[in-house]
Amino acid sequence: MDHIQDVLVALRRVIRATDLQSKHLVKTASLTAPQLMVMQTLRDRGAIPVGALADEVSLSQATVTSIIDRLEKKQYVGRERSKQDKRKVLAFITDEGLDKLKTAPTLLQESFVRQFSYLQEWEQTMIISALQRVAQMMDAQHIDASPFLDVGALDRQTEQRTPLPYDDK
Amino acid sequence: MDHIQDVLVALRRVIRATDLQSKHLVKTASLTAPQLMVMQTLRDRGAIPVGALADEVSLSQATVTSIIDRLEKKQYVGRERSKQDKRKVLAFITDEGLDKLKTAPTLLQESFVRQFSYLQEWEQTMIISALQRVAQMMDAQHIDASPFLDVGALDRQTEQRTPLPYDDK
DNA sequence: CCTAAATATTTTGACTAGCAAACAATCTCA
DNA sequence: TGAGATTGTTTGCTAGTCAAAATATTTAGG
Repeated sequence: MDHIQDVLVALRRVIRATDLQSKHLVKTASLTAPQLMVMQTLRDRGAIPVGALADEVSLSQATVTSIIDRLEKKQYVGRERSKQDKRKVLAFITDEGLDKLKTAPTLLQESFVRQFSYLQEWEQTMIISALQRVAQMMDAQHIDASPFLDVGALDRQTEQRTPLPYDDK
Repeated sequence: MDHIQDVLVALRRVIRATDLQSKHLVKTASLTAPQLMVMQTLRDRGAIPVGALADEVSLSQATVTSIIDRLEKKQYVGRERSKQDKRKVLAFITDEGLDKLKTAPTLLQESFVRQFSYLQEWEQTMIISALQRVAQMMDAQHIDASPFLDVGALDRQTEQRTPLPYDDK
């Protein structure tokens, strides 16, 4: 009957688990969740300006600046002023950073991925479509709460990556 | 074929959405995610000692102390030394806190809940069981990573609430 | 060409979250 | 009664987070 309660409880458990996971990450890899996010983004997008990076990870520019500060100190990322537009600072991931990404975060997903791969094909498909449905509804929720009119909102509900490197012109 | 990628992407989207949601919470309700967690726990469990509370929310005692400090300043929770064992400090939620809980966090889930309720019965069931499956696998992951042998681990994989009030003897 | 507005980043200031270690109060049990 | 265990708070440190101010650069008008 009261499916709503069930779905909220399940969701809370998922959130809780990711929370603990992120805590575990800090301990084992000495990387925080936002630091990891930034590094992954830089790996996928190449050298991009701090502002674009901030948009990607949904943090303020100031916050990203401070995260980059720390990652730079650890040599996992670097900074370079754009030659085309000297206001821009391009952030990029270093070889050390790539190395780190290869080891650290995989560990975390390992067990989950393994268990998932043991599931039947139909179960995998079911879970994926359910998760996508949930994500979509949660995205929409976020858009609902948005203070301004956002015409492109509906388009964005489906996953849309832009794997092209940032065009620094 | 590569369902693993799909499930990780979907999961990341869900996590991302909850992240944005939590940020939205801070802005609209001036409550942070951990503060909300603490208040919800106190609502569900009644007056419990700080240590028990810390266990529930998986934070250190010291951290919970500081969160309670802030919530107490806002009058959302209170403290009371246990009469039975004067080492213990019982935290409880105030009427103001209950009020706050009634308004603030519901708003956030509103849109999601509404959309969910529009789904077909079978879809709801499917989503719930998928989410439970995922939560279970993620819990197990956490248990895998646990540094010590934990005999009770398997029992705990199914949701088990203890709605009984804390027995302060 | 020069200046005002727009753009991009960093700095500053002020919180919150987190934890470990030290400390204080209280309880337990021999 | 007194030593060790339990429970909470305090202290000291790191990180995340943002808004607002400061800085540097580019662009658009005149």
